[in-house]
Amino acid sequence: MKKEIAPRDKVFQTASRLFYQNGYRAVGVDTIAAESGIGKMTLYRHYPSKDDLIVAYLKDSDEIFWNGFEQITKDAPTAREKLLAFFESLQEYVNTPACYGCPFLNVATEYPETDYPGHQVAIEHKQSVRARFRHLAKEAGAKKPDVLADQLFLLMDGAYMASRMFGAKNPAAHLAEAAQVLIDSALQGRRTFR
Amino acid sequence: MKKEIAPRDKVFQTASRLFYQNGYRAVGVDTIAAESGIGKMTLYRHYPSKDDLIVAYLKDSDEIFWNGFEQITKDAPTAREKLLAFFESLQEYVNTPACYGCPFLNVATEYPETDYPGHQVAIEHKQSVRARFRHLAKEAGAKKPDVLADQLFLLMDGAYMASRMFGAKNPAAHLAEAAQVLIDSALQGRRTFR
DNA sequence: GTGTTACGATACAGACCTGTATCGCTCAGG
DNA sequence: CCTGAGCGATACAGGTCTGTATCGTAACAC
Repeated sequence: MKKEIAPRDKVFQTASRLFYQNGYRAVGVDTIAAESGIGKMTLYRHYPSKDDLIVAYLKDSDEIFWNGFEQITKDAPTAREKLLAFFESLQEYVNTPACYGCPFLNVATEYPETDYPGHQVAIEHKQSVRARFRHLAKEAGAKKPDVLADQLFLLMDGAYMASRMFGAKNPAAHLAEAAQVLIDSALQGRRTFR
Repeated sequence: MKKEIAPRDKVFQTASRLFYQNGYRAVGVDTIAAESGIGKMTLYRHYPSKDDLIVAYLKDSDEIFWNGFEQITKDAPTAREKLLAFFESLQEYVNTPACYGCPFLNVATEYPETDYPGHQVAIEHKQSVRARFRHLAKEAGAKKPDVLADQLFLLMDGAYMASRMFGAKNPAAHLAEAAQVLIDSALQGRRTFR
């Protein structure tokens, strides 16, 4: 049983935590190396630049997001209930001390230029989420699935930002209820059979 | 007729623009001085530190926000219509190239420590908006005004972030419609007489 | 005229940033 | 045993950051 973590992974884990909690620009490479107990040159051997490390973190966050999404929605029988399950889970998460907002919103705020590599990854991620919402909205039988998807999208990002602004006790306590209102309003009179 | 702008104001205007567009950490004091055509020492005479300049910008943004809010809502006869008018106006704004998100969300993202002066101002501003929403929700006759206010609050911040993430063409195109659904759902069966 | 004040320009101090170069150690494979 | 790769530690280069110090000048009060 191997208890020890490879230097590359240690660097990555430390960088992920620091980026998420303190921000991308605020965290320096020296801090990451020192905090992870790894030499600076070892860090640069695995990640040729800080931007590479940021992009790696974002791609990992994307994967974690979708794994979580699948896990949370897989037992819901209908598209409507999948969406509800996601927003219930998100509400729970953003009211947790472990939440520091959304890595993708954070990177887009700190690096506003849309051609910055990290911002690119963020846009792709958010577009995927939007597309998934659209798909589920359509499957649920929404009258205007694109509209519903975008409305839910705004709600989601608003909840993430409430967490970063206020911490664990934030206005996102009624997120799921809001999502339900929007969903059921968009489904009015044409909820699918199952 | 005095056409020339005082150095203090020139610095402030330049700093405001750069902070809003490029972010707080990304913009240096030297850049502000150079871009405004003002000497660095003149800048530091009026604003003893960069943080003071940031706080000044945020307080000004707060004032501008509330002036706009008053202007936009003053002709609406009912609380419900005041809220709708605000979200219609916000939707219009966030789909404009002049929008770079929300100065308060941006500062809270870049400086996550809640005791940072700029973050403090941001929290106060957002709490005021929340309180205003609550007041209007109550006046409109919402069953649970606190819940409605927070739901609208999430929608608002989601729209701001959509703008910063995607630029002028963003998912906030249906913001006002979402607000209306939430409002009318919360008012169901008990809309006030006027 | 004379002193004072605000200003622009520039140089500077000290800290921090990203990224590189160097040295010495450890440990695995042959 | 020996060699070489991976690693930690450290020093360094070159740039940028905030904030200060200095100097010359232009406008203005008296």
